[in-house]
Amino acid sequence: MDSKVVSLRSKLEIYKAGSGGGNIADCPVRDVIQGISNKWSSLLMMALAEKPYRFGELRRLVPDISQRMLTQTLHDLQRDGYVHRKVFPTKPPSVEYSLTDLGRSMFRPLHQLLQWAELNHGAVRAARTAFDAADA
Amino acid sequence: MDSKVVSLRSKLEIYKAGSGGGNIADCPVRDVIQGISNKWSSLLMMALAEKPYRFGELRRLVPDISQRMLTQTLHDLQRDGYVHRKVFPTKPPSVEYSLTDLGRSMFRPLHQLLQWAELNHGAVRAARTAFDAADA
DNA sequence: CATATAAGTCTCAAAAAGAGACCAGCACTA
DNA sequence: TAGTGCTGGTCTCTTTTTGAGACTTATATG
Repeated sequence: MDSKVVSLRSKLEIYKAGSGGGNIADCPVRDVIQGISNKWSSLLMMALAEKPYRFGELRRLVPDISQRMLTQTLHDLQRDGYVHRKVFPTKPPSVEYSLTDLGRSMFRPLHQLLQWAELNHGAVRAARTAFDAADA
Repeated sequence: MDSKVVSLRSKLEIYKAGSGGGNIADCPVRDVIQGISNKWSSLLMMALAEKPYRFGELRRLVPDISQRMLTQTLHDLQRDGYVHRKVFPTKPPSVEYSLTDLGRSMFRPLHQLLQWAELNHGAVRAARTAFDAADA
């Protein structure tokens, strides 16, 4: 029990700020987490964990993402090494997005969280309803 | 292998839209995930998983969060049932925030993801560097 | 020639986040 | 008794992020 607290504390220190200059970018956990805690990242990771998709397929799969946000989120996921972008020299050229090994590795814990969300959706909604009723 | 694909596909359908009207709020996973994929949520969950904290303590623990965002993130976490807010009638009154059972339950998978982030920070940074070098 | 499809980019409006002043109530101090 | 600091906030303003939707380039099809 105590060891757990200690381990969490040490992680918090790491999370809080870099050991040296206190620069935000130097904090490992925040640096990584902020890249995937966007509105669309986990959704696109989920889609690509199923199978590779083309740009237009993703757009149709997730109708309420704007094209701009789809482009940008895929770009960011690619930059962080989770997604591979492959261009097929067809006419017109098509682009296929797929998870990299790093992406699949990251998706494992992410998937746990998504499963938790699915299982506990009811509890969260109930908490919200209770909270909103309380301040009325 | 195949069964995994099928299970992911079904989850994606759930994630994508509610079964009925296609309303975003009806999608269980997105509804829950969006509540915790904010800039500060995972950081505050991490802090409170260690031990309960008072408002001012959290502010000092996370110096680069604005007071406004601290208030709002704690409020949202409380509304979703992850955090309990207890007011002590001291002078001046102090407020203690702690995780609820639901919050501790959610923190388990979240913690897995945070650990992944800590372990793989180097790989992500390397991917970013490589990506940025490629388009130069 | 008009239209469609691919994967985007560009512009502008709306929403969210951040900075920092301000607030009320009380204790301590000069 | 006025000043200062502590508590946990709110209010306003500015900057950043997100969203909606028109526009692009190149090719194929009717």
